[in-house]
Amino acid sequence: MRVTIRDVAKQAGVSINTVSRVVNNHPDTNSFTKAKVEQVIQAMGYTPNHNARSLVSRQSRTVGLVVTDCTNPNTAQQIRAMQQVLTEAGYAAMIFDTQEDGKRQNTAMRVLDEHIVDGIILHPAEMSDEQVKQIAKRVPVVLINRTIDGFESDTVLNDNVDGAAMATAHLIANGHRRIAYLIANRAISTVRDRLAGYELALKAAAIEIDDRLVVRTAISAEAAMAATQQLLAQPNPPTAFFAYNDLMAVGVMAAVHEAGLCMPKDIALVGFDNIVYAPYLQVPLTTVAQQSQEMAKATAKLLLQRLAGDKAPPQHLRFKSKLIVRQSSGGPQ
Amino acid sequence: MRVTIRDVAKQAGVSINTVSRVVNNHPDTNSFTKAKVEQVIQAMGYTPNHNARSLVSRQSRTVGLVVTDCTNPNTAQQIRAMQQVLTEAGYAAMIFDTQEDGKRQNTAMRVLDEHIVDGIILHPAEMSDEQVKQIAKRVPVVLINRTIDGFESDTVLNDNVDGAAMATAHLIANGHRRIAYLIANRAISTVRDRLAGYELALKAAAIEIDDRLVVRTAISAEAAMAATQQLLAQPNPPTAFFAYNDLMAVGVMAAVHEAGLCMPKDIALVGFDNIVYAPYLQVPLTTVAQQSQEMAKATAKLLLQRLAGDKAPPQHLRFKSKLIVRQSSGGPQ
DNA sequence: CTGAAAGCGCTTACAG
DNA sequence: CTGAAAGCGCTTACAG
Repeated sequence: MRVTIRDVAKQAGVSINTVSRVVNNHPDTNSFTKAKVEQVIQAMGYTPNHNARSLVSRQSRTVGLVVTDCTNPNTAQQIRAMQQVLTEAGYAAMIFDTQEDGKRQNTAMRVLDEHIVDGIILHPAEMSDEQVKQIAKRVPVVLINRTIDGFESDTVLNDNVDGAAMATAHLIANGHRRIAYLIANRAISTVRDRLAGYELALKAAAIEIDDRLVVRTAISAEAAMAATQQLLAQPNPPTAFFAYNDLMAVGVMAAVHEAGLCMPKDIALVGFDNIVYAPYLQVPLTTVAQQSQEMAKATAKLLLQRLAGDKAPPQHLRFKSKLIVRQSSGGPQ
Repeated sequence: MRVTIRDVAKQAGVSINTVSRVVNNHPDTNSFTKAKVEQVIQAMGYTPNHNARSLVSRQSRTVGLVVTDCTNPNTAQQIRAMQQVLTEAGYAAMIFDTQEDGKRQNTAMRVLDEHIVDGIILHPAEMSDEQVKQIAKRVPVVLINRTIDGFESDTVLNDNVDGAAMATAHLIANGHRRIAYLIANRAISTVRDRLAGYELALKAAAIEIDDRLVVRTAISAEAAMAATQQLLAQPNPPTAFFAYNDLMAVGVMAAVHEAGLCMPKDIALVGFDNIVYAPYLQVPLTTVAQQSQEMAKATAKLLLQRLAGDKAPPQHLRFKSKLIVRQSSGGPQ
């Protein structure tokens, strides 16, 4: 059996109230009593039962972390950063990986609600439904990386429009006019934002947008590879590729190589994310870096602020993208 | 305010006992009563308070996941797999990333203990101390990927000795006799096991072990790169490198390239992990694959077995490694 | 500065 | 098949 507050109280010859006060560092406690109680706690190896605590204090000191894909290097970094900030503030993190599946996300949200978490950080799945909004009525939800249509809440985002525009403008500056864009599901706000940036840059250069160059694939190297092969087989193939993220860029690179083409001479490429492996790929990858860790820390802090009672209107934090030029795009001009 | 079991009982005109029975699917409930209660639960949006439940049932239905580095692709995959198995069984997962830091691990274990988790899956940090053993007395702990000296518990491991021996033997078969091994801290059981495999293969080929070729570095591409540069600058440099993991192999590859040497012609290389980027690196990487996901699933299932009351002696599951030959090692012979 | 009492929202025997 | 009562381990007013 676990040692309870009652056991400690009996052993120390005080009431459970006093033990509770010592454990919770209440100011009004006789220092002698306090020392005695602390010594007994040590000796008996007492640790407070969090469930009992939560039940009465109505604070679980637990936060939900719901992400679409923890195997994405950026997401993994964010998980680490968020967990660290939360732990330092005395909160534990419950993790759910939805794999972009709305049903899994619903399960995650329901379980978190049942566990009476104090708040939720959500990296929303492709298809997020009403359920998120329902739960957000009871518990603070901060969105990271993506927004959800028709759901007004705190958000922490990368400036995807700007990032994609920079990448596209860079390819244009390097002489490209037929720039393919490999994207994911448009239901994802990030996809729409980056697409907007891509189109913005093309328009600014007076290049007509060719819808056949914008191809949706799954978020994997294999899918991007297949899509690239199809695009290269066209009569008037693109001379440059922009990939929704670095994982997909890797697939483009493989397809270009397999087609016997040279990168960046024949085909240029820009990715998005700046994963740790980007400089070490077959051709060092030009890509758009996000301030993933800073975003994650800001997200955790924003949630903590809400948990501390901040009732201000929803905040929308936005972090700058940065173009990292390497070989795959043909370098700087 | 949240809807409580009392609210539902009042609304449905039954006692809270009956509501509890319906929620928990007790067999002895009148089907008419059950339907009525279920309808009220639906209408009021009632979800049971997990903390209250845990307090009396003495089961939190929560499990701790403590890992050293969630940004490692293999670990990320394992987290996903474990979370999925646990969620399907009705358990939530609390995550902690220790960054190889024993202090962070202690914090994690303490917090998990306070949260009265039902069990813990631990990927132990370099330096694990007594605290783990203390907590393991109260709650089932399953170790994944590594063991802890002097701590007898359930373990799920890759066959690292065999994997490292295969990799080394492969390099020997390709004609190499001076094979450098870049390792991490020997306090990690995995490091010791792989080192044993490396030495085993050398002995089997009657190659004398040269301690100067075994170099410890941090687990990062940069550190491995620096170590490689030093080794290559020696009078009688190695002709092949074996890296503790793929991230470090990436650093070796970069150093070899920067030195103006050709891989695999001048220098051969084998990594460990088979990360998703391995085939797409500058030189497609020969590496040792672990059955990471299968290990993760087995770990979660083993813990669930313990939570179901299995009191059998500690189990030790071991999964086979597999050598994946690509270009960096010079291909198959 | 400290203790007795109530109660958080449930489940678990125990009656009936 | 259903309800009244006790109690899980705490914290929170309320006295003193």
